[in-house]
Amino acid sequence: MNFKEIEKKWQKYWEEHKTFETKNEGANPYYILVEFPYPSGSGLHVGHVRSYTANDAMARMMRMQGYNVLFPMGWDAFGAPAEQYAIKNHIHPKEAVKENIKTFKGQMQDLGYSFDWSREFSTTDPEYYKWTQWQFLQFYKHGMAYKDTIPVNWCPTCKSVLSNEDSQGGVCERCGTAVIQKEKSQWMLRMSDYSESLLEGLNNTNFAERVKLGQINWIGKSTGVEMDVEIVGGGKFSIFTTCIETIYGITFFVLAPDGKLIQELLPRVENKEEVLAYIEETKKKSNMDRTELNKGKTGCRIKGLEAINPINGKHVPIFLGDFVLGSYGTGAVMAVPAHDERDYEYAKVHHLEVIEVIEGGDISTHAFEKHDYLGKNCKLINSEEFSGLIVEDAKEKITEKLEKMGVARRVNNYKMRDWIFSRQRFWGEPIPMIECPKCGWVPMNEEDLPLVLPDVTEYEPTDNGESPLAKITDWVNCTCPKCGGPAKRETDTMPQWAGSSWYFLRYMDPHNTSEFASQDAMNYWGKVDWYNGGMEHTARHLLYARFWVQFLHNIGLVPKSEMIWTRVSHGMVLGSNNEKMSKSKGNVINPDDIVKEYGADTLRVYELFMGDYEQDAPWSTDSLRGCKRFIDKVIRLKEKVKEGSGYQKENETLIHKSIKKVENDLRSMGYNTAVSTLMILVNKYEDCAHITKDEYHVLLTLLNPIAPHITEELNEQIGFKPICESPWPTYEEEKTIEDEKTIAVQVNGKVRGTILIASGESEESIKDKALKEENVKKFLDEKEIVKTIVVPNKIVNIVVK
RNA sequence: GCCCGAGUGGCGGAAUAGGUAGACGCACAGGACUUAAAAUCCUGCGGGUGUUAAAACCCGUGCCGGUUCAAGUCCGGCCUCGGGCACCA
Repeated sequence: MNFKEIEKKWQKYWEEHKTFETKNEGANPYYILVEFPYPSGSGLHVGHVRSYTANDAMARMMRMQGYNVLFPMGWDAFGAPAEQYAIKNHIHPKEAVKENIKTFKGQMQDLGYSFDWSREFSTTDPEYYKWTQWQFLQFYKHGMAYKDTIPVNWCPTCKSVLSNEDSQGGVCERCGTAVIQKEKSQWMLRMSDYSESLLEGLNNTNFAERVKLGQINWIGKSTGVEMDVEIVGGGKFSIFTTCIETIYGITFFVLAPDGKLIQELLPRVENKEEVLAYIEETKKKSNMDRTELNKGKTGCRIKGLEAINPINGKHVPIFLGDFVLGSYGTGAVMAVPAHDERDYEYAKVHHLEVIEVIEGGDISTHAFEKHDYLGKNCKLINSEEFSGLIVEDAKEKITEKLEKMGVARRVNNYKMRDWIFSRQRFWGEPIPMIECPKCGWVPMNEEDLPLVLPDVTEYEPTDNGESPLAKITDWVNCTCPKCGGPAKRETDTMPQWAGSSWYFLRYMDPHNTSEFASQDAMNYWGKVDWYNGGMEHTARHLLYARFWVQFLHNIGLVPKSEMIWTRVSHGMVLGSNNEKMSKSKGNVINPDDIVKEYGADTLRVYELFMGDYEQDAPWSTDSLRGCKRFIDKVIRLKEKVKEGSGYQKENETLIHKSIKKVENDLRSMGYNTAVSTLMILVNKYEDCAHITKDEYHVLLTLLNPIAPHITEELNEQIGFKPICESPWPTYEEEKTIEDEKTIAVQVNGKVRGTILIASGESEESIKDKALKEENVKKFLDEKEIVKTIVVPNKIVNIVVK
């Protein structure tokens, strides 16, 4: 049997019959989304094959079950690799992207995925990014987009802005030069305004618990107190703390060297040189370097300035320390070295006073043990009228007092910051903003969108880190939409996250030219019912997408505030050496080679069978061959098919059980056990003298979502209409139950024998049988039976003394 | 340092709600078929004691405790590996 011909035959059939094209109408809409890939130059990865096959199997089954399934695919094609390739080869990135998409799509089609290709698009299509730009304008018009000056990683040698990834260890990945922090004006999205709403929105989702946790940790809500601190001789600053009860233990304050506060105070600083030197030093460090533990507590005293502890008027010194970040909280902290490890370390280095205010909670006397005095009823000491209170009460009472004094308020603080939305790159959506010398920043007119990328051949960034677009003067120069005078375009582009933040909405209505998606389409599909992607995207991508949707919902453009219902993630396919696949390790498996040698169906079966879908699994070509043998067995079973309908008595229970199991497994990511269930069924059929057409047909139907080509072919050969046009088989619950079952009999928890029981047999009768079992009797001899536990259909346990 | 995930045979893994641990597959070994090989089929396959062969028994799900008639599964405390991170005050 030539699998290549069979695959082509059925792929052609599906295409010609538009089998998988979906309309926005009908009952039971169900939207299955699998993350669209970045079409890299190296083609489809076997990891893609795993998740696409899994979701394809679910989609195929659910169509047969009568759902109107939306199962789309597209391309997330903006990004750095295409740009690098363009710089090197002086061709427009869109050309390379076109080629890569062609390769990817061809590979997907060879694997027989039931994507609705009529809805395909790429984020790089002007018809698509027109709407990404349009949505950016909505952000701008609603005050959600603004410009701010932000430090970026900058390589002085390459004269280029670097990502955190490319500047690990504080050096440029390409040339090894020390990376510095350079101030740059960037477009920002006010994502922090949505902190609480993104947190609460999780209640309207069905995300896996670990996914929700990822979102919660990223948003990073903490509840505490913001307190004003006066400076001796005038002026003040604010700090944020979650441990206000330790206020009497403050022995110093620390300001962020990269914050605005120290700049304001600079004129009053006595040791300006030292302070400025430290600020400069900090600029050389990335946040990562600053935040790595045990890097040493660097910093210096800010001479000439002292702060006043508002609770007792005590004067305490102020320091500069890079462990305090200008971008989090107020950029200043109160330091209580007795009860905070980091403060303690800093105090030790700079020889500062330590005051214990929680009884038994002093870090310095406990050799750096992790200290958690909360909830342990520890009492306060050295805290004036609050001494003797337990921590919980003291927190409340001290907050009340400070509130009355008018120097503090209860606030929630969030780790999540605003979204830096500018990239100094060519290959991204141009930001549709114009800077006019008279009018300032002016949004483009919506009817002028899309603002397309120019056709040029040079993509190197400029010497001062501007986007390559900045060099293309006839693109940059334009007229101001407001006053009509000469003006210049924004030359930064959007991050890759932008296009992927709303693509799932576009699939609902991909060809709409008057809006990004119609309300009708969005209302029809409702939410993405099932969203599957890699674990690496469950924090940021998902958060950006939710933010984008919530914003569009708030301005009335999207019907629901959450448009994704379930989010699940899958494990990677590792090399056979259990390491991540990479060219340098030489452990890469190319799916094309496997399809060529073993066929698409075999690869599909193996990718689902290889292991727990949610965990990583190593590649094994031996195991793949086992799946090939399984397919061959299914083919050989056809010789056993005899005339006759219905299920034979000996197979009936197993068939009903198998339908139930496969159905459940394909809905709950039990792909590997779905395959093993079918293997068991095939083994059973092999033991039969012959099988009926119906028995063969039901096996082929159950296997079809996983191995669609060969099953359609065999099904046609025995005279049934195509599986893709047939209903999913049904099972009867009562027929899944075996008439007889072997259960274990334990004595004192150890299995001593087994007995055969009928379904629904009485407890008395089961107990009787158990006590009569020969081997069990041996263990009951001369013992007193304390009690007998009978769990119907499961086990008998006899407890003896 | 913090957060998340995972540790089960030679290997990938299974065990729905605490109930016969190792389904299914791979690898391996022995056998059948064959001139031979491949393919296919049959048998065995966690470790140990034991037996002519069985039977039977003991140990066993990273480690140490606990709960329970019963623990891979629940609880407490560790260890190791993988992934993520923004010292989050």
